[in-house]
Amino acid sequence: MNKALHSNQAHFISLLARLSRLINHEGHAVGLKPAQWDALRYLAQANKFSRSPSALTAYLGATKGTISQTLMSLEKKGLVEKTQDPNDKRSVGLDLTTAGKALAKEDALRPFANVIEVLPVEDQKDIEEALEKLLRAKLRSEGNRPFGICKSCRHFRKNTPSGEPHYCSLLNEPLSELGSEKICLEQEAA
Amino acid sequence: MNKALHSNQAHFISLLARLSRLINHEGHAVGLKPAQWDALRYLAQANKFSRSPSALTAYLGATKGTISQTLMSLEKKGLVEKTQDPNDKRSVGLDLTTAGKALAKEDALRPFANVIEVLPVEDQKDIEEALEKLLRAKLRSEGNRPFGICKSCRHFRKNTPSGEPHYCSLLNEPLSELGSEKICLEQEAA
DNA sequence: TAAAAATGTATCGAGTCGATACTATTATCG
DNA sequence: CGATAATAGTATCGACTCGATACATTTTTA
Repeated sequence: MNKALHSNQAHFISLLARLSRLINHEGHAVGLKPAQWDALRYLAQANKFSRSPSALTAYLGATKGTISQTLMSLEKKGLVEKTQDPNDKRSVGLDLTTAGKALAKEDALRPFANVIEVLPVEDQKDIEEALEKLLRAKLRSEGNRPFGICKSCRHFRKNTPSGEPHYCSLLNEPLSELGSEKICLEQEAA
Repeated sequence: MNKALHSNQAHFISLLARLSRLINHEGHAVGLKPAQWDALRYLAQANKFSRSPSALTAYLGATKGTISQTLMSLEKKGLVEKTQDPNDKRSVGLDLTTAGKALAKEDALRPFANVIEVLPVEDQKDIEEALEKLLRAKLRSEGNRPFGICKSCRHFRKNTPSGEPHYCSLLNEPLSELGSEKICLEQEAA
């Protein structure tokens, strides 16, 4: 039943598709491709535990093979460095180089974000909340990890006497003030 | 000045990018690629004057070459038919075949749209309005045509005695009731 | 300890996409 | 009127995406 699109849905789909296209199009700037920007952006925001090919794969919802290729091209451009994990010889750690960090700051999507800033502040808030709601609803419907910020995780322990100010009770690792602001693969709402 | 991203902007960009990625990902369903779905969707909604490669090029913001290829593959799949314009031998008209129309009804983005429907009706409205605002702001900032619906155009003349119920004063063409609901390249707000 | 699971890489084929060059046809304007 | 410019499309190149499949190495688990 209800096989046909009712008109509200058609309009909504149009909006989604056009918006996505505009965003994607913007991502072709400055010598990188949209998927490469996605990876760069993630690596700039993710904490140490989450900077691996497999975490990136989960975050971007792609396949391992695709991510492997994207990372290879970023490495060839001198934006990303790989390091072997000494504990697990299968695993690879990812870090942005200085050039990579610099480029991440000049995000290709900034022109798009700038468009918002000329709108009334109230609209800005509305739009941001709406996007957030939509994103979370979709992630939830697919059973995906939210990839939230460390600080807001149920495994986050504040002000521990472990050398570093905070602590992760899942990975049993100390956390710096800065690290606790980053995106984590393991994040679960508190 | 303000070369660095302030944190609100970074969060906003993250949202945009992730959302776009999810939408794009959804578009890989059922044997078509996202760009092919974009073309199919447009052709299903555009009026006769706007079903040409060049109009599609403007709508999707791509280059002529890319669109030409996308259309070739849709033609090869039996979803689109081309017809020579008798008045202008350079121009090509595009029509969905029966199969094309059927496929357009099963839009790849429906699962995404369905996610909305479980949200409170109020949220649905908020999200739709927010998306619309964002889209229009971006189109405006790039000086793009809005590609709105015929009926809401300043060239739309209602209830004319021209055989068909309505009329376009720009193209000097009669319009059917159904045609006046479609997307038009030439649309300008009334 | 053998089988299963996890982490990555390699490769294929279809497609995207910007760029450039090219062919026809139609408009413009001197 | 006729040269030149603008329009509408196609053809081709190179880098990249992306799903799929196959494969090689480690861990894990049973």
